[in-house]
Amino acid sequence: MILESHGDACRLGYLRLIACLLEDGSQKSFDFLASILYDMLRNLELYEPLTQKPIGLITRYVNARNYVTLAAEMGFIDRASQTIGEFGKLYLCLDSADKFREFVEGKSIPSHDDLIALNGAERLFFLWVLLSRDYPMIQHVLRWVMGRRSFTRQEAMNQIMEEFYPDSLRKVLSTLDARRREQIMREIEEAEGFKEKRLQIDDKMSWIRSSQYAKYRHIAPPRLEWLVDCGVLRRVGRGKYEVGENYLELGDKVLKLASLKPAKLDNYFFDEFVKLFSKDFSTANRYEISRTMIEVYERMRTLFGDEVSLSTLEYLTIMVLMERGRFADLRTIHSSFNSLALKFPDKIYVIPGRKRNMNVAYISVEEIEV
DNA sequence: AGTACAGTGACATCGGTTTA
DNA sequence: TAAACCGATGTCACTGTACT
Repeated sequence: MILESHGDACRLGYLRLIACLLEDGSQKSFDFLASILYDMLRNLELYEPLTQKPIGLITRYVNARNYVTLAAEMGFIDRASQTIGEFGKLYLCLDSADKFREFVEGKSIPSHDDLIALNGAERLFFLWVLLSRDYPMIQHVLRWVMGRRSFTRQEAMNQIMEEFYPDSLRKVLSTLDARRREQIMREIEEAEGFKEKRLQIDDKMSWIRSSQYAKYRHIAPPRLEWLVDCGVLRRVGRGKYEVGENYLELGDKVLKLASLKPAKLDNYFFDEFVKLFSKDFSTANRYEISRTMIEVYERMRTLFGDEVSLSTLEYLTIMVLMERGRFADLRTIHSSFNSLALKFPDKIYVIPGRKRNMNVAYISVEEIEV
């Protein structure tokens, strides 16, 4: 679960830049990263003044820093080594990363819209990241918004902070180290009294000024905005949200998605859930699948070294095909890999990985002619 | 069709903790 | 043990909305 969030850090798109900034494998302190990020963005206004500003833009060094923290929480940065994190690497395997890579290398300047908006594949990618990294908070939120369909920010804040927050904290307690656990236990105790405390304050103004409300604002609203970026929610006027039409249609499937434990998530997401979006794409043929898979493998190999997980390779292949307007389901992709492996048994194969249930794919890219 | 004000978004700071 | 860092709130000006 994402324990550290900030009211400012609600545009997921910026994380893409952070991934690109760390692509060379360098180690960068959070402050240093924030400075680079801020410097890159501060001059953009000169090229393209914005008329309508979305919330959460980086305008100061301090909120650039808040985004770096978010990147760490989202697995785009590995805290311990201060280098690129797992999800950052995964993002860099997508075609969509090119635009931001070029920006980082000084070869092009993106528009503000490019920096903020996510394309179709990225929306799914980030939804997956969210579900993986923010369990079980975002699952709670997702189920609730699907049930409500339309709601105000206030309702959501109270619901999230007074029901989901303490419950989620309790669920993640066992995954924390001793020091952190102590801290969170106190937090749970406090959170259980949130509702009562809020109701005790009858004057609205002093509620808004209370430190409890300050806390609400840093924890709940960003999650709603993340869902806006992923296309699940839409903002309708000040402080109001609605579930987007296509997510309304998906109803039960979204509820199912939001009910899964992390261990079950990946398979359902890529096997069943992404399929629901396939109608916007043309079907990929075998050749396209194989070419794409090998291409993705090469990218992964650069970032992950020898340990290229087969299932991750397959997931990313789906994503990259989608970026190219094509679709293939997990089963088809898996069988494509298998038939390649049969055709080139000494150049493509699978070995057991170090982690349990992980298979490592090996493809001798130079020698393969598909 | 004003107007008050709750609610919002941008922006800032503080106090504890780690590091050199 | 001072500096750097970092996480956790704190705060203030404005503005959309719900009232007259």
